[in-house]
Amino acid sequence: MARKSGSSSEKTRPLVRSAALSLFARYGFAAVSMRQIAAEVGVQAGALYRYTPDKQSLLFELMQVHMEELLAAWGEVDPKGAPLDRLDSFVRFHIHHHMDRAEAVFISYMELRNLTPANFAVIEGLRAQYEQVLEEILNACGAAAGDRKLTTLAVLAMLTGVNTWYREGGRLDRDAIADSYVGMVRGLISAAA
Amino acid sequence: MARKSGSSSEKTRPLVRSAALSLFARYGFAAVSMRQIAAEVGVQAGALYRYTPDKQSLLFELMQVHMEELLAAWGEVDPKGAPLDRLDSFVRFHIHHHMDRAEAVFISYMELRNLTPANFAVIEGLRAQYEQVLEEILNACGAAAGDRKLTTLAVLAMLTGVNTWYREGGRLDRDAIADSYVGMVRGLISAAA
DNA sequence: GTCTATAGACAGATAGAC
DNA sequence: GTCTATCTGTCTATAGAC
Repeated sequence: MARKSGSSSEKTRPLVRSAALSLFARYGFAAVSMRQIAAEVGVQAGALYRYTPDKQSLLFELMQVHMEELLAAWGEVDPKGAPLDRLDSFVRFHIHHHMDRAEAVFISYMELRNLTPANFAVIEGLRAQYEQVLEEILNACGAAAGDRKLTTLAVLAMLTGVNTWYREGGRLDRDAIADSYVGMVRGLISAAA
Repeated sequence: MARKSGSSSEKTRPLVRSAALSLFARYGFAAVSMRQIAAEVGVQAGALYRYTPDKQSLLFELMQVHMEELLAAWGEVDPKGAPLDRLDSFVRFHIHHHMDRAEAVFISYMELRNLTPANFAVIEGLRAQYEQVLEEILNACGAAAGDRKLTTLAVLAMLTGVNTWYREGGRLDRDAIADSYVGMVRGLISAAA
């Protein structure tokens, strides 16, 4: 069963994925052509169809892998202890994980409308699962008598918003940013109306 | 100076703007063709060029008008009183104003990368002005000894995030949502680290 | 597995008739 | 002010050589 280890296929496939990732993030799915992706990989456009049935599948797989990795990564980090500790851990996890995957995060928020309805439903389901993770933590925290769903969405928007301005080497380092957000989230949930 | 009041130009121009607004919001700038816009307006594609020099200008003007209206609208609503009252007013203003202009808000966040560099600079300047409005309010509030810029961005991301899920006729009405956010923002800034 | 070549559709923008 | 017609270029995806 040994596969030929030097086979070009195993080298090209990840190049296609990463070229699509960075080009879609920079210019948008609709504005990027298969020829641009091919040029970034270093092949001709026709060769891409060895690795994806079409452009849509390329987008969908990037988003699906991103969302599944996100859920799996939290599963490994979740301290499963006291609710307020879990909340702090979630905030730090979300910020660091998203900082490390800026392109995939950007695509997953910006390109939802370019998914076919069937593909959209899959991604939306994964997104709902992730929201559910935070909602359950907030329930366990017994946050003030506010609307839990609203609080969940407010916190997630606030945390994900970091990606719109964070750049490596900026004024604040990653840990200092995460610390600040831990504090803000604590204040927010203690007042959630 | 009387202009011919029934002139078709004065009817078509706003139709072009609103057709572009809703189509760009739904499918994205790059995915919408001039022919689609023309069909929505009820003219042929060539006629659009009476109202815009090109597709790029159509996008830019929508975003520019949106940002200038946003700044002007706050200028009219700003109570200019006690800092904490101004903060509450800002939160309510932002949420209601954004709820009423979902398409323009969506475009202004999603299509930044489709602006030419010169146009992008203009929109970014307007956006920075709006951030400055909130930052000054937070300074006046003397929010806890945290990083003010960080707090500003966190609050804005949280407030604008409402647009990703709010739909008219949903479970919570507009005022109830705004009330909740006023409470969450108050908690957040009292803890901002 | 990658190439060249191409099909068939559609893009933005312009010219000139009415 | 809108039309029809068209220029010129691009797109996704496929076929078949190597």
